[in-house]
Amino acid sequence: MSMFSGSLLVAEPRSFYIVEPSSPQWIEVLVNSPWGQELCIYSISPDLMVQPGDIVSVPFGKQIMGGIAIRYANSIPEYLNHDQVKAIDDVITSGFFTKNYFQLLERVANYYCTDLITVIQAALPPKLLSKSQQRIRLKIDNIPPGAETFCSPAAARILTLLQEQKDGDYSYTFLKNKVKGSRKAIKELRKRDWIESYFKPPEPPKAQLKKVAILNSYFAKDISKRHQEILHFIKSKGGKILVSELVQKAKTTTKTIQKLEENGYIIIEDQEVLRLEQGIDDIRDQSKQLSQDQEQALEVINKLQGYGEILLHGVTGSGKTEVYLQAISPLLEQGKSALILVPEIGLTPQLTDRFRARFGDKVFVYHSNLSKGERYDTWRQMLPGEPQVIIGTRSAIFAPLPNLGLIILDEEHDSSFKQTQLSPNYHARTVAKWRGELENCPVILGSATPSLETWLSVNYPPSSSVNSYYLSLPERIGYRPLPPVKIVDMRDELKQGNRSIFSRPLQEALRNLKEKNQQAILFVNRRGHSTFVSCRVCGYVMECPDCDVSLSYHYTHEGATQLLRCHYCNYTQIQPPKCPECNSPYFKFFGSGTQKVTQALEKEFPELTYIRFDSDTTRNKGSHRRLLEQFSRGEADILVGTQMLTKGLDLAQVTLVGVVSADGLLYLSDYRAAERAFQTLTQVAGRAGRGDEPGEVIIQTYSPENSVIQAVKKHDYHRFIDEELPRREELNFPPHGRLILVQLSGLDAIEVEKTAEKLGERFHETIGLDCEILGPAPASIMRVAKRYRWQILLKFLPEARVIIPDMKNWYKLCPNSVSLKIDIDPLHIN
DNA sequence: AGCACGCCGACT
DNA sequence: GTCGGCGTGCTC
Repeated sequence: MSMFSGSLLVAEPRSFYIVEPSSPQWIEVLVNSPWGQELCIYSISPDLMVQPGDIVSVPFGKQIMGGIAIRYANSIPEYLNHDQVKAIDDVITSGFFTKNYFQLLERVANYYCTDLITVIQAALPPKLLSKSQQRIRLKIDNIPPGAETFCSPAAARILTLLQEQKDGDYSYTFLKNKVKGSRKAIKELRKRDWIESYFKPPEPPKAQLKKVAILNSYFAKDISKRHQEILHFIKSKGGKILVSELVQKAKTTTKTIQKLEENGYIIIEDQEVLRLEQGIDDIRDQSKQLSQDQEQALEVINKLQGYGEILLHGVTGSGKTEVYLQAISPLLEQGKSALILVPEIGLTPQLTDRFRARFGDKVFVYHSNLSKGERYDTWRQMLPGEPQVIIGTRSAIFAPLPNLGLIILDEEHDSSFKQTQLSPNYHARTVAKWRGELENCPVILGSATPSLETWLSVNYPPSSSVNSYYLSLPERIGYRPLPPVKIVDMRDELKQGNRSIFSRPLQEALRNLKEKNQQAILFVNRRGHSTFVSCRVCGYVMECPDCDVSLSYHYTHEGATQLLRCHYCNYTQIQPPKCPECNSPYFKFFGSGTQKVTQALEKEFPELTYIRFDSDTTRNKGSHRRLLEQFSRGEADILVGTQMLTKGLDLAQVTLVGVVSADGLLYLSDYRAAERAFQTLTQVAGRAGRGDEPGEVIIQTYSPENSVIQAVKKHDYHRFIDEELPRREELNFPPHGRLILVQLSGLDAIEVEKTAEKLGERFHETIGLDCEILGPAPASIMRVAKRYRWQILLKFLPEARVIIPDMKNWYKLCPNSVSLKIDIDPLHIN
C-alpha cells in the first residue's frame, strides 16, 4: 500500500528541458529497500543534473540501488544530520515519469494493494531498477593447503564449492540455497580471512553505441581515386553510414577509413543504435473495403473525442483487425500513438505482420520474449513521443507513450491479461480503462466472446460513466457463414462399440481431409500424454511428492525413457514398470493429452501428418511462428494443440475443427468454468472455415445436453449470457459483486492453518456486513511445491464500498514463515 | 536483509 | 583480560 497521502509531485511533461535557475541541493528518491519502499533524501552534486521523474541510482547502506527521483527539497529533515545524507550516484534515464503516468501507477498501487515501487518495477523494462548483488569470493593467497579440514562441515562445503569455481566467486543467494547453515559458515570463513563478501554494482541496460562515419568535406583535392569512391559512397547513403556497413558494402578496410579521418574528409563518431525486433520486410498492404457493419463501427470510433469504452463484439472472422487498422491510421497523421494489447504475441504473428505491412517501421512489438537490449531500446525510443504503434502483451499497458490516441485490447476476454503470479495482480483491461481516462483517449475492447464484465459494463454502464458503446460485427467478412457445429454424444459411440478416442463422424471427416486437400485442427484440453497414471488392481495413483496433484505421463519417442511430470512444479521422474504399492504390472495411464491424441492419429490415420502445438513444443523462442508457418505451408495435415489454438489464429486452409473432449472444460470447480468453456469452444470453433472453403466443427462430449455446449452449437452468445448472468447475480459473483482472495502459504501445515484461522477471526471483527467471508479453507490443491496453502475469499455485495483500512495489520498477523498474498478481482479461486 | 555495536558469560 | 554468542538498531 502506498505510504504517502495524496499525490507525489512529479515533473510536468517536458519540464526536463528547463534548467532551474537556482538548482536545489537535495532531492527525495523512492527506493526499494529490502524491507519495502521508502522515500529517502539525497544531495545533488553540482556536476550532476537530476530532475524529478528521473530514474537514478543511489547508495543505500553498503549497496547501490535504482530509485525514482520524486521531488526537490530545500532542506533536510530535522532528524537527519548532514553527514547522514549521501549524494545521488548517477542518472539512469531522464524525463520519463509524467504527471498522468504517475497518477496511473499510483492508482494501480492503491487498487491492487501494493507498494508504488512494485508497480513501477512492473511498468519498467527489467533490470532498470536493479540492486547491487552480494557476492562471496575466495582470498586465495590466505588459504593454507587442506584448509577445509580446519573448519565446520558447512564451511568446508562452501570452501570446496568456491574452489571448484574458476574465479572462486559465487553470489550469496546461490550459496544460501545450496548449503544449509551457510550464514554461520560464511561468518566463520570471514573470520579466518579466507573469503570476503562484496557488492557487485547493478548493471542497468545501456544503449548500444556503434561507430558512424560522417562526410566532412566531399570536394577534396589530391585524393586517390579509391578514396574518392568511398566518399562518394558515403554521400550516396546520405552522408552518414555505420562504419561496419561501410567496410562491408564499399569493400574497404578500417585502415583506409582511419586514413580518411586523419585527413579530415570524414568524422568518426559514436552513435546510439536501437536494437529492435526485426519484422518481415517489403510486404505493403492497403486499406481494405469495409463491410457495412465495419463501416458503422469505424464511424463511431472516429467520432469519439476523448475517453470512451467501446466493446467491439465481432464474431470470429468478422474483420476486427481491419477496423483497428483504419481507426489507427488517422491518429498517426495527427501525431498520436496507438497501443494494442494481445494475449500472447507469439501466437499472433499474422496480426503483427498485418500491422507492419500497413504502417511499416512505425510498428514496434513489446513483450517479455524480447532480449533485454531489444526491450530496453523499444521502451526508450517511445519516450520522445514519435507517433507509433505498439503491439504488446499485458505489461505493454504501461508503455511510456506520451501522446496516446487509442488503446485496443484484442481478445479482451482472455485471462492472460491478468497478472497472477507476481505482484501487482493487475488486469490489463482495468488498467487500460484508467489510462484511457487519464490520457483522455478511447479504449476499444475487441472479442467474439466478450467477458461478462465488459458485456455488463457496456450495456448497463454505471450512472457515472456514459461514454460506453456497444458495436457489433455479427457477420463474417465476405458473407462467409459461421461453420456448422456438430455435437457427438460419446456415450453412443461406446454403445456402438467404438473404443477409439475419435468418434465415427470425426473419423469420417479426417478420412475426407486428404482427398479434399484441406487441413484440420484438433483441440485437446491438456498437454502431455495422459492426465494420470494409476494401478488397475489397487487403484494407487502416482502423485507429485511436492504437490497434491497426480503426475502426468509424457511420451518422448519410441524406446525412450517414459517420464512422469508434475504440471505445477515441473517435478519429473521415471515411470515405474509396476505399481509401487501392490507390485501389480497393470499400471497404466488414463485420460488423454495432446501426445495421446497424436499417437492415436499415427495408429488410426497413418497417412495423415500432424504438428503438435502446445507448451511442450513451443518452448523455444520463435517456435510458435515456425510451427505455424510450417502448417500454413501445408507441411502437415493436422495441427494438434491446447488452449493456444484459441488465441486468434487465422489459418485460411483449415476447414475442420475437432474438439476431442469438451468435458474437461465443463466440470471445473470454479465459478468461471462455464464462461471459460464457452469462450474456449467458441474460439476454437471459429478457426474453421476462414478461407474460401466452408468449415465444419465436431465437438465430442459425454454431456451433449449441457447448456454451454448448446450455446456453442448455435453460435449463440446471447443465449449463453442470458443464462450465465442471472446465475452470477444470484450468488453475487462478478461481474455483479467483487472478490478479494486472501492466500496464505508456508512450509509448515499447522502454522499456515493457524494463521488462516487467526486472520479469519480478524476479518469477522473488522469487515462490514456488506461483505461475505468465505473460509478460511484449504486451497483445492492444498500443497504446491512443498508449500501448504489456505485461503479466505471476501465477497463484496454489488453496492458495497470496497474499503479495507485494516490491511496493514493483516501482514502483522502472519509469522515470518507464512506468506500472505492478496489477489484483487481474482479470476481463479481454487 | 545485512551489518555494526554493545552487553554478558565462559574461559585463559 | 579476551573471545564469542546474541539481542538491538540503523540504513537517506
